Amino acid sequence: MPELPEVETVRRDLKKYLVGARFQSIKIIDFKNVAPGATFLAKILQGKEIIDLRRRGKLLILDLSIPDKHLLFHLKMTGQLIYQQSNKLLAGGHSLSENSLSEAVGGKLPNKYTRAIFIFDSGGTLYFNDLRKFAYIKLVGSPELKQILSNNYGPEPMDREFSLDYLAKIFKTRRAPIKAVILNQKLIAGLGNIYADEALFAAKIRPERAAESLKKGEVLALQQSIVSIIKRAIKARGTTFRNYVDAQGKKGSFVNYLQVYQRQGQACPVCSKSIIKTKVAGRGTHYCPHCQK
DNA sequence: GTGTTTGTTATCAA
DNA sequence: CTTGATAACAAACA
Repeated sequence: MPELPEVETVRRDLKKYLVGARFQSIKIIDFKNVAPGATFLAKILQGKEIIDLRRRGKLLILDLSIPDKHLLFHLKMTGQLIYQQSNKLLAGGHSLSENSLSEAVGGKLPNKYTRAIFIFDSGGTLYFNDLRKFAYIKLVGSPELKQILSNNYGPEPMDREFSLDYLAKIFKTRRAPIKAVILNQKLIAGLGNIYADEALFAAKIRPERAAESLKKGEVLALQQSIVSIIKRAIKARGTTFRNYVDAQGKKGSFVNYLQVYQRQGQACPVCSKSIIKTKVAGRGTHYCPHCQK
């Protein structure tokens, strides 16, 4: 599941290949979540240049050489953005073998889940794959982008704003489970199910606890846990549990560091008691009943 | 056929 | 207005 660390990994990868690239042709295949429509989008992008790639929460933002226009990509649950040079050589001079790509994405590109293909004047190709068809592509103007960002996204875990005081403030008045609160993108941008469970484990807090019930020390522990887990996950290039791959079609390695997510029935890495799985905020939720209070 | 997977939004209730 | 709970969406898999 692409959460903040996964989208950030893809952004950093694509930035190396796509800044300065010019759209040559765009093919939209079996993809309904395209605004303002496949034909119009293809027409408007042709010949335009990518100026920069940004990220907000789990949203990837491409700034274009069209004044005040931006192309948004949301991967939702199973979206992948995979870039290939035509000569199969990556920027660093390392070749991406057919084997490593096959292993990561289950075959050559495009595949049956390829929903859109962007071909650049450099000869590079960007494949947008999405098994579940939840992902979207949206072309927006600057005012609309500004509104989307301010209405739907709270502080990023790496922001100065993401402080003990801020968390204490948003937790104090909320009776919802702490897990639901930290998953709310309007309050904290970028956490999803995996990192929410991992952060609560690191902070020794049970996911179903009412947010308002957290003590000051627990709020601090959670703030620090979120920041450190997000940083470590970015270093590991994200978590590939099922579907996620980076822009080279390769897996992220943070799956090796997961302490509780999808480890129900296994021993807690701290106390060796069994990890349990429940449902909180409508989501599969994993925790150690001994370590987390 | 059933339940499960999750990011986001719609809908409804309070 | 806010908050919170729940379903819905999509496709695949065990």
